[in-house]
Amino acid sequence: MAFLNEDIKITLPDSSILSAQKGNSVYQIIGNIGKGLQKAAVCAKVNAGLVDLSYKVNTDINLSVFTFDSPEGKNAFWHSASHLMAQAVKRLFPQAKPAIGPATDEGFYYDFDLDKPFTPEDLLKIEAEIQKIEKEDLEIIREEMSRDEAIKFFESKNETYKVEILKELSNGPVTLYKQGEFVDLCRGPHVPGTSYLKAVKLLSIAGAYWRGDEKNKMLQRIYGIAFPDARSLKAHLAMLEEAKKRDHRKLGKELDLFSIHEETGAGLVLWHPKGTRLKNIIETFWREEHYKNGYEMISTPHIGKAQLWQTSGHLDFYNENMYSPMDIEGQDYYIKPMNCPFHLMIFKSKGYSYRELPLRWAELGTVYRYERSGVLHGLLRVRGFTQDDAHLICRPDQMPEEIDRVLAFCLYMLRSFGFENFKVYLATRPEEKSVGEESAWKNATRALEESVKRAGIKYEIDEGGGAFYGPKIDIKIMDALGREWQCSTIQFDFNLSERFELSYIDKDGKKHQPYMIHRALLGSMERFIGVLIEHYAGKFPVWLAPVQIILINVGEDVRDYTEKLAEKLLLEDIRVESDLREETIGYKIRDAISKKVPYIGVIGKKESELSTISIRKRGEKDSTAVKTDEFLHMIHNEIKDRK
RNA sequence: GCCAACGUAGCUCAGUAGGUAGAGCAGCUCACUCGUAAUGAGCAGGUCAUCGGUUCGAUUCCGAUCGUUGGCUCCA
Repeated sequence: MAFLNEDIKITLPDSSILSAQKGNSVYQIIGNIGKGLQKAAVCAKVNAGLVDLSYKVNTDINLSVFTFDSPEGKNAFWHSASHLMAQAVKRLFPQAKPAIGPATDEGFYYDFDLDKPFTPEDLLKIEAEIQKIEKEDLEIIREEMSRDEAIKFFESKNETYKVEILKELSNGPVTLYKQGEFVDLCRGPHVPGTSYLKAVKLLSIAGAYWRGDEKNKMLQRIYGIAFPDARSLKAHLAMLEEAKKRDHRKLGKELDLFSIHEETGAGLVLWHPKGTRLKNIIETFWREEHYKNGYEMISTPHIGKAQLWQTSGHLDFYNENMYSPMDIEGQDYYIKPMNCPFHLMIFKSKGYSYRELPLRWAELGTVYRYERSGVLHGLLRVRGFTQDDAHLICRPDQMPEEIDRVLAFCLYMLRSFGFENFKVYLATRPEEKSVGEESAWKNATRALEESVKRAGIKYEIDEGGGAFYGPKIDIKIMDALGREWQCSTIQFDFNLSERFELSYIDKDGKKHQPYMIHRALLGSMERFIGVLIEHYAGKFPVWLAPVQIILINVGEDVRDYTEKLAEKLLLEDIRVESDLREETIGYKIRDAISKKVPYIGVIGKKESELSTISIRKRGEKDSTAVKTDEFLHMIHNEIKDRK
């Protein structure tokens, strides 16, 4: 087709080309692609920039359209929902000063400065007002003005937070978005009108410091979620309800794994027999794998003299996380927040040749750290925890290989426990409180980054997120609600080696300083098990299940036989329990199902005569009779394959 | 630590406009002896988180403390 003079070329993502009239809006152009897409479109990308659907096109462009189903679409949609909520809040609480209100990965929030706190009832009122504004079908209009004009505008409305943000921008044009009487400073893009936001739900109220700094005023934040239709919202809320059922705190109680008591202390975990089983299984696996990977185990005390922590720098740099010292015969001792100083003392207890490096020393070391009361969270954030710690001490030339090895080992461990989705971060030098030469930080950070690249895994940079003693690679895994928890960490350290004056004798017969890496693969047993419970929703694979099979007898006749069978399985290293109570089969089955054991074995007359077990697999309704020896063979294989 | 909400039996939750509390499940006892998600009946269980204040009287109202939850800040 010949292009008219006034026509422009629109190139779509699949390289197909569409012609459009100069000055058409993106919305109009999408109409030529398809009416369905036009209806579903939320925002678009013109060349490299995100734009509103109202954007007028005057030259040839590349165009991508985003619906709610894309991350870009969700972002624009939720951001628009946050504006809508702010408008509703302003209508109901004119004295509320809006601060910021972005979209997040799972919804949106808006922060307000308001003297009187929002109540749950207020949320309902705000939701009602949101619905009203949605029905008003206000057009959302983008406007440009100079920064100074915008400052004047927001000053006139006494919106001081907006003014503060504007004053930090360089003096150029800024964009405002207007819907009815409500105007917000915003880069956009947004949906075309309030009627797009059909299903908005406000979820919670929380305090949040202005600009995330605890020195600033605490504002009131309202979290919400929004969808294009009520059905999706309903499905999302149902999903949140489901996620609650996986909560490790709930399952920990139900499965009798652990408890935390006000009387014993917040953030201090008591492991019950079944929880301890689980922990021991993990620890045994962990030890075996460490020996296979060239590690040695060491063991160190829970407390150490002040001098040690002075030398290590913890008293200077980590003090706020350490508990007060205890006096022992006039000397201060501290309970350990980390294991490293002890490990280094073992290194220092004799001389090492370059031939003996690298050293890989591991310890399941229990540490205690002061965590502020507000941050404690079940097993995921506690005050006393056992790290699966290790320190690698090596020659500089061995460092790249050591990082590669430990990274591969780490991924192997996580995958062994069924984790495939994790996020990898490269954390760089913190702005405040850190030690070491800038060049050393640079080199170490590069070494870590290169290793991650060699491993071919995706990662993000966590700017300033490093430890005070060096940069690190952090691997985070998700809980049931999608919150990320840091488990694995591989940390470079050029501080301790120097502070403890570590050395080895190199080929040249002279002393040299070794390099050192701290690493934890699972992170801590507490956090790891917490996430593991949520990951499996309490349905642990056979190799991890604290109880692998519950035997249920049918009637008194086979009681003794069932007991003997349980003994046999026990001697075959099967974690077996038998339920010999004088209850109905239905009752005992139901009870066993609620314990989420992988296998339920029913033993009646038939089974006792044929040496079989009627096996009911977790999640299945039917059972199959299996010869006892066959069952043993099968379950042993499953355990071996870590299924 | 900060903001908000909450704390009633082992668990899940009712309840009391201020007059010391109830249900289901779990537990115990008895009967039933049973084939794959709850057999029936009975009994027992609580200083209503703790400590103060107001009141003739507080589990209920107020305050403090401890703890929990959702966030913020901080972190394995």
